[in-house]
Amino acid sequence: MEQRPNPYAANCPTRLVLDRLADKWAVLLLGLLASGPQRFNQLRREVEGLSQKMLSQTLKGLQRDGLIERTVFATAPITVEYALTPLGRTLISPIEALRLWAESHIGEVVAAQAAYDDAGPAVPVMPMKVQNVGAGSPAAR
Amino acid sequence: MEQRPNPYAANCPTRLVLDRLADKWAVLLLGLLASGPQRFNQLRREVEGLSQKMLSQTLKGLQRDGLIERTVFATAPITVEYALTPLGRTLISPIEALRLWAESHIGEVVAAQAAYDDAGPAVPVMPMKVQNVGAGSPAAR
DNA sequence: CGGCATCCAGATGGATACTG
DNA sequence: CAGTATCCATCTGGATGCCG
Repeated sequence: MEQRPNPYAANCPTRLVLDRLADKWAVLLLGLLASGPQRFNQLRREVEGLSQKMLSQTLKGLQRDGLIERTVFATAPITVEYALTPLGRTLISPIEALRLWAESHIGEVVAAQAAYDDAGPAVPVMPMKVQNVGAGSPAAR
Repeated sequence: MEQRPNPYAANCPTRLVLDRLADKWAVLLLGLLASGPQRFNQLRREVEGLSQKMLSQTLKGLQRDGLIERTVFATAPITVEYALTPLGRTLISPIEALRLWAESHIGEVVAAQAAYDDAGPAVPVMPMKVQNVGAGSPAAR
């Protein structure tokens, strides 16, 4: 069997967890819940661009992973609260680190993107007249 | 204008960076490059399940963000090396933190998933006979 | 070796409507 | 309020083939 000592194998547990965290909504929601329990539509309003479907789906996934907890209150119009579990709370530290990095380096990233996009479109050195020579497919189709 | 003080707005720069990091291949590649420069097909072989297309695409994205650097060597069969930039190197710390979390808590996550999947299918407390009562739409659709 | 272009199946996710 | 379900457009990403 191709047992490799490398942690980048598909079967590596780290990969599995990383895949889950590779979900922008999940990370954002965990960050929000770090400051206290929140209700469904409360979260929905807070995270701009998050559809009801994705919210529901993401919350279910996080709950399945044991990172958040769902509590139902039998109030008049039913109330549901989502909160971090003890396990989920251990994740806020790494996530905060990520957010801090993003906040302090966003400028450099944007600058790099601008430089890349500027040099990208045209040929870097010696443009030469690139007329529409080459694969001249007239009837573009 | 609906200017909100909340960092969860779509226009928030943090969101933009988080979105980029919300890419499992990107995180894995950064982790690999943390231990030194690597060549294209070398990375391809190391990350199981990563197709050529995604590798190329992800590397280009990381390069655009100024996190990695692409160097071409005019050797016989051309050689290309990818390495972290100084900016990229500042990211390995938060990423390592994430990986450490994953490695130390994977067990709890898997256990939570198993518990969830076990309790999910059936009704948790007091199953009661849930015959096919309810919205009985005979001619389904 | 290190890519890019094309094709296309399947996953993603928004909009909408309806339930408890 | 807190969802679930369906429809459907779009995007993702793998497979393949070709080029420098």
